[in-house]
Amino acid sequence: MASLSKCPSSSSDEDGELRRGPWTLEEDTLLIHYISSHGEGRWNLLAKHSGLRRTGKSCRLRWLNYLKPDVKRGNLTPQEQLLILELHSKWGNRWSKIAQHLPGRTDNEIKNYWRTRVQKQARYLNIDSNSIAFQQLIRSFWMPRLLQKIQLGSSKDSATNNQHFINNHPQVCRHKENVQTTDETSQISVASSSESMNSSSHMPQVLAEYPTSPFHAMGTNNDLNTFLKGCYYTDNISYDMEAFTLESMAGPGGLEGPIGGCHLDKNNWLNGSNLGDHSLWNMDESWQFSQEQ
DNA sequence: AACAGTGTCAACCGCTGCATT
DNA sequence: GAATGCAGCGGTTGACACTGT
Repeated sequence: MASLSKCPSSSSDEDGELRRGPWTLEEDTLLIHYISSHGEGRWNLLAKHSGLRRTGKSCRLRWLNYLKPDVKRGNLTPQEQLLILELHSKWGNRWSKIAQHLPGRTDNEIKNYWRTRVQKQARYLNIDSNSIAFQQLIRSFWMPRLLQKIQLGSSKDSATNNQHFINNHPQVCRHKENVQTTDETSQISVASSSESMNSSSHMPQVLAEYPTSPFHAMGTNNDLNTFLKGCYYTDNISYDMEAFTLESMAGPGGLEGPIGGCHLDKNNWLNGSNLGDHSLWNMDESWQFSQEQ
């Protein structure tokens, strides 16, 4: 809801100038009532006649991003995150287009998610978030991880949400379906915590769809497991996205190609700027990495 | 408890494309 | 075809919340 404590433009209340900054409860109410009786659209007209001292733009934004009844609040589900990653790889920063495929989610929200979660990882890995290398990382590591989360979630829940998602996004959920089937030839293990590190999940379709995936160059399952253990870190409640380390990928049996061209400052692999600030490594992984040096 | 650093997200800004005149 | 106004989009900012020291 709108913050009532802050009112940066209160001085303009008296002089009739346009208000800016956070919306008040009164403004929200006014906007909702106006739209409920006049409908959406014609925002400049709305701004003039509603009594709000806001621009039409501001009214539109407030309605679409916050007040509209079907706007979903709360964290993005793994399904939604997966879809965002999938669609962004297709369309790039076409946030509104992506948002059209996530009912209840706004372009602003998706954009914020991308910038705060995804780009953060790209920055940490010193990769351009729009680069092919980073897209490859997303497809090879992050998306399988989300698929696993979806799988785990569906086994816990009644799976109604997942079924809804599958019905609406069959192209993405081809991955999920295959995750749930066994394919011995392309089994991989993806783990996020020390506990789940030992559990297997399968996503052959992901591999099939992404023939350039580094998994294809990985060889045996044992290699994969070792590799993946080095790439995942202890799950963090705050971030659904995965962190992966280029060093571990570029190590023995690791990534070749464009990703290998990216690098972190190896001299800083254990200093605060790379580790403490981001908490991407747990002790075991740090140790493992140190052994590889 | 206080402070600093970091993350999140609502809101603003500038630009573009489209419709209308 | 040019001018104008509007809606919408994507990038950016800033305030607040949260976390660590």
